Amino acid sequence: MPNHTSKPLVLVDGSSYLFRAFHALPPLTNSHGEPTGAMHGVLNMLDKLRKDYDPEHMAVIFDAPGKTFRDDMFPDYKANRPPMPDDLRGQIEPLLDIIKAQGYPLLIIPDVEADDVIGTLAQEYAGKVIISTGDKDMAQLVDARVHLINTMSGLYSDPAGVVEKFGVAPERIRDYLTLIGDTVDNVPGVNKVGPKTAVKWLAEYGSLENIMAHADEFKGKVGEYLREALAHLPLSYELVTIKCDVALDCSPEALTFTPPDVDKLHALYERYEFRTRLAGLGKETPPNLPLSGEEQEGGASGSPPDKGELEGVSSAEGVSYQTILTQADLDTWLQRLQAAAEFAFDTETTSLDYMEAQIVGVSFAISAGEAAYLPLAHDYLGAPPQLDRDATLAQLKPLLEDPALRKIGQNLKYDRSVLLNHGIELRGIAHDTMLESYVLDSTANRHDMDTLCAKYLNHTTISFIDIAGKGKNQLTFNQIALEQATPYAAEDADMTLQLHQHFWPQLQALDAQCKLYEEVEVPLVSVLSSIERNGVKVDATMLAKQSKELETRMQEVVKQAYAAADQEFNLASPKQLGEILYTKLGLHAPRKTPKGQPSTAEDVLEELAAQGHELPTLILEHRGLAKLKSTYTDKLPEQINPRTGRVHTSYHQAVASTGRLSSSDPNLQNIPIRTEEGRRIRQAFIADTGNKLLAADYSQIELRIMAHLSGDKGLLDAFAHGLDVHRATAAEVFGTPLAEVSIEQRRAAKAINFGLIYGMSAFGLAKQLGVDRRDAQDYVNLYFARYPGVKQYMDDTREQARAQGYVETLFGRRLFLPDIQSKNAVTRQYAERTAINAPMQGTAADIIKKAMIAVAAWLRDSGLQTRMIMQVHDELVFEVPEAELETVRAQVTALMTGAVTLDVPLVVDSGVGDNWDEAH
DNA sequence: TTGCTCACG
DNA sequence: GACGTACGTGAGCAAC
Repeated sequence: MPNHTSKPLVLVDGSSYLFRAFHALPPLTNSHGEPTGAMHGVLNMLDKLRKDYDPEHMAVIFDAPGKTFRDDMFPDYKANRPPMPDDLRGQIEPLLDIIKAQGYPLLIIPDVEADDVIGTLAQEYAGKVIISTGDKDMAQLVDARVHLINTMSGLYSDPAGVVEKFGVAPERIRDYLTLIGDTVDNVPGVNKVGPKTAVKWLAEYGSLENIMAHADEFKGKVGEYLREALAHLPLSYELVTIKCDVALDCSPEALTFTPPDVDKLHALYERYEFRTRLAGLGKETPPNLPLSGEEQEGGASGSPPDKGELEGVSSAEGVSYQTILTQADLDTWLQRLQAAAEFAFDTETTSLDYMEAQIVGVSFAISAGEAAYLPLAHDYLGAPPQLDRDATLAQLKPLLEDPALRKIGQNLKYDRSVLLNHGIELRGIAHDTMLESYVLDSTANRHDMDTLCAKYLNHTTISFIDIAGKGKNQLTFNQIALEQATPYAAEDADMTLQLHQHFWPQLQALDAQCKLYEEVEVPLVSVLSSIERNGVKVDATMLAKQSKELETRMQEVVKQAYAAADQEFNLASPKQLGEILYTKLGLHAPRKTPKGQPSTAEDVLEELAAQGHELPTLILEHRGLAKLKSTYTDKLPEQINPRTGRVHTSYHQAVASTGRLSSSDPNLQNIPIRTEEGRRIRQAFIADTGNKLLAADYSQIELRIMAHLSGDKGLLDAFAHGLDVHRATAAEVFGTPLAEVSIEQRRAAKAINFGLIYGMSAFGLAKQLGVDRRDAQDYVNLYFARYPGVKQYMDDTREQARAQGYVETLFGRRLFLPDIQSKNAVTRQYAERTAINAPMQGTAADIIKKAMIAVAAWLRDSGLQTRMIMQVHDELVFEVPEAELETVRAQVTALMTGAVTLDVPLVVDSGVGDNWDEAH
């Protein structure tokens, strides 16, 4: 029978939505604790479909319990499926009852999966069909007449949409699904073949059939896996094929709505406390129905929620966490915060990206165990009305900007940035628990709140994953139900306060560390935050051009390498390379990796290259090019913030055990400089119009610190006289007049100087210099004879580390070395080298941190437009308006050299240019 | 997720 | 006599 209306047939994959709604939505319950979240999800979705399409024919299809024909075909089918959670199982019956009572045609056909019922109905119907599903397998049903809508994501798929989403046409979806398999349903595909490979193969060979016919042409491991899979692929193909010819005793045209059973719906809605739906039935809402934190469809205005259910959420341990939903409650808290000597707070936001994050809520704590969460932008379906975000933040602004009101936080650098996104400049940063922990023990692996609570308060915090899930479906905080958000957020503020109460007395008992914390780490928070927000201008066009050039050169190298190896292989795989070099070509492996594989490390390949082998040379070139391309020229442009047009790194203040900063996303502390082609990347770091980049770096700072700490007369003299220290060292060690030091002697002396900073061995020096180990030992002995103070310092430091279990920087930053007592010689020696290196590396870090604070303060007070934009361990980079160049260059140099007074002069070199390369 | 490799100071 | 051997980071990739 031809379809005589223009309205489509709407088929709903109920089972697919049930699971997705269950996992995606917060676990809502009614007041009896019965879960209702999945029911809400499915019902809201049905409402939306009916509203969007106003169909005449519609059906909701669920899987029938029990086996289907697929289980007969393949006993392991869906064997990996976890059992249905009880919280979901309990929602099915009432959900089906409600759907039926609402008048939807409901189909549950035994022995057949919902997919097959939908496929058959779609096939039988003559007109347009809309299938509402979240299941990717359904894409195989799409054609000009049959389209998909994912009502949860809003994604609509016609044939072009399928191609866009999967990379293959609808008629190839079954081939595609067969190749990748389905771990959840336990349908075997081809090992190691995922969406990318499947699309690639299908593009190349056209069909699964053709791929199988040419299975012997596929190279490498995946080729083997393909051949292994040949036997089971036909079965997998059957399993992923949706049947479109199952016997049904109803025709699609018979699928029409029946009038709703109002009485039954009323009873069900009441039972599960669906308030808005009850209201929609036109009957009176019972007065005492508690709020279940659920539905509130757009437009349908519910009565304002009772706040009773949300407030004073408290547990048995005397913990009281309040949700602030009214102006009256907010006023009370504002007064308490204003009156408090200091308070802890934490922001909840939409994103981890500090440049883009928007505030969702703020939590406060004034005394241990008592905290409040102020939600401002939770916008999930059914979220209760909250105080207006902008108006409320305007009320908080005076408090947060008051330098006299002392704030305590965990990683306040982030909160400062988030507040700035709303025009609030956080002042009065008194304590940061992450930094307290770091200063007390920089060797702890992590200083995040969850770790600190477990370690010091013996308390397991609610993890974000527990309330938001993980992976690509992770919820953002605005989607979290207040019932869960309040305990989580309030706990953050509470725990921050309690951690501070734990750390602060310990810190106060340690004069040097306390000073370091208060005068360096805490003031640095705002400085780093400003640098991050300033960002760096990067020329994306220039990098894109470099990417292309690198690609071209890499392809040439790859071709030559295939020729040299007489076969094709993955140049980036150490394993394949090892096989070719050492097995196929029979080269002798100079050494092995710690795990016993023949090494393909750079120095090894260089050695082989030096022996005249072609392939290692090509590999080295390829590695260098690939690194530059993938890490820098390809990635950096992607990390430009579209709003600011600049890249904004993150500096981590509590990661490096020595006291250094680290940088990530992107890491701006490892931009190439050592090779010509690498330096071109620095040319893409540019100054804004009318500005120049100023780069100022400390010269030889770690060696100067070594001279200062050791007090060695000879070394101090060399620096005092402004000598080239490597040359001076060479003159001493080799007994040559300064003017006659050869290039080779200077190079050796430089290696010794660096080796000293790293706590070297004669072996390491020999390797570095490419000389005999005994010669290297002679150099070391000579050095120590000429610089006895250095020798003494090294011995004292090792001894001090053994006696105290830690070493210190000049400013008292401690680094613990428990391994210094180890019975294992390797472990112990490692700790000894760290003991030598950490005071020098750490003191240098302390010094540049002090300089950064001084420079930032000067820039702020001077009213200049210059911005500090990068720190690279011994270098600071500024973006300077041309008119300010002279002033800034002079003052930055003065502040950096004068950051501390040592027994040696500090020297700062600086350069200016249109880009970072030029500024060096 | 881990190990290797390689970019920086 | 053997062993492993220069400090500190972060990122991309292959392989599990």
